[in-house]
Amino acid sequence: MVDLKLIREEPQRIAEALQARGVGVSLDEILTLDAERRQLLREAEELRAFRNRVSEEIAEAKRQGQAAEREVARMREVGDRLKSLDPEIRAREERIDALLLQLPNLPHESVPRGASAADNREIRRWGEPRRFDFAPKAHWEIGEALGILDFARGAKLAGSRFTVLWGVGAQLERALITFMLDLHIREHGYRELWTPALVNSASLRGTGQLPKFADDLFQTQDDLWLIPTAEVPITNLHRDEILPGDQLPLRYCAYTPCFRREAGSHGADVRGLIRQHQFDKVELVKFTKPQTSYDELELLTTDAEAVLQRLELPYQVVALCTGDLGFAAAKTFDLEVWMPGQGKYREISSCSNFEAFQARRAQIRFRPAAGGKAEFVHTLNGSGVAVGRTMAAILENCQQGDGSVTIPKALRPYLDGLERIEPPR
RNA sequence: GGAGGGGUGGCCGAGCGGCCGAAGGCGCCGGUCUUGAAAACCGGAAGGCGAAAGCCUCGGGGGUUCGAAUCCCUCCCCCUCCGCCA
Repeated sequence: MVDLKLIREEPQRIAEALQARGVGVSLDEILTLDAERRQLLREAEELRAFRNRVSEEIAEAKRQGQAAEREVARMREVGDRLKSLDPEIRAREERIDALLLQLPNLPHESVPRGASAADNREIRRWGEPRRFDFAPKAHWEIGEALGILDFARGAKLAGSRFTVLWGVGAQLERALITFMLDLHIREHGYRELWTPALVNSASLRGTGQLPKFADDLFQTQDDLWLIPTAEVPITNLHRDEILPGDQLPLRYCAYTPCFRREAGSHGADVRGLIRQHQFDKVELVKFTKPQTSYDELELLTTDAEAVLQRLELPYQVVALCTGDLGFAAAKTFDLEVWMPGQGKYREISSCSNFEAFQARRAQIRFRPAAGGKAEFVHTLNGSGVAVGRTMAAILENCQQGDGSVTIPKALRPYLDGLERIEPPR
């Protein structure tokens, strides 16, 4: 949520920042409602102060056994006036809130300006895409030939964009999850969590998925929603809390399944593991002080990169431009892994600093160690990394001419030393 | 799912409709004492909005009342017993 005070004080600057994201919004309605609300609020508060004072006098009179009929009658009028004022104020508050919840975050000044993904800026590359002496296949062909990916039965059980993993495929999924968790827990200083995969709407509002993106989510008949990412339960852990400043930064890591409706992406990535309704992900989340959040974003990104480096998968890091930025993010680095079957880099992790946007929605604050006023924390998160897409990248990057796939060395301890997945004879 | 009991400050816990933003205890901070610490004693501090006056906050929302932590309705959460269950 964008700070209402900021909109009130610098509407021009905010409007321009939103313009850079390609969001053509007018702040006029918010500003008008805000002025009205503050005017009404003042009147109501003065009436309340008056009532509190006179009620005190009534109490005193009663104590002394005196009547106070005139005061009581007057206060009844004041009460009536307040009763008509309150809905007026509330109506404006609700409307302001609804409008604020629709506004995306303001981009950080370092974010490259641009209209679409074409304007994203490459930051660095790691690893050399392998040269093949045969035409590299797409991972779905490789996986089906190996008998480890079963899209047909996934469709039979649940529909398109669902997959069944068989044998070594299922083991590989499990190995990747454990490998990623171990790396972040043991070497990068994250604390492991296990969370609900169903959350309430307040949690989704806190991180920014609701109210605007309900269509992207699976909802149950019990007012609970399937999480689209572990970002939601982890960030909301500290919703409505004030954290001790000396505990920051907090670094959390969790594996969860993720569920996305993928409404509106019917044509894209219809085959393979890239775009599934259900997928596994290891997620990193940080709560930091405002002063250190951009340093922590750099660290978060390199923590995610470490996964790909250990697995020897070539990738590039890209800074998203203003037009490609997600709704809640102030700045985002995407990690894109090389996919030989498609001959391009594909997103496998997205590392973002949300600054106080989520903290303000979810009321997550910290109290500075020296004491004093509570401030909003900055929240960050990043995939560390998407498991299904990692499996796809391994299949494509490590495929051999004979149809087999070699297992990256870092993963072998998690697969009883298995070095290679062989096609069935 | 059925029956019952609860949600009050960092924690525990008291609270006749008005002097209750809230006793007391624990914990915390400062001080006295001590070589230092502990103990003891003294003192201090709830949160939010606001420049301030002031307003709001006793699980959430609504109602009754001149006035609600206290009465009523409703929702949420927790606990106990029964049923069901991995």
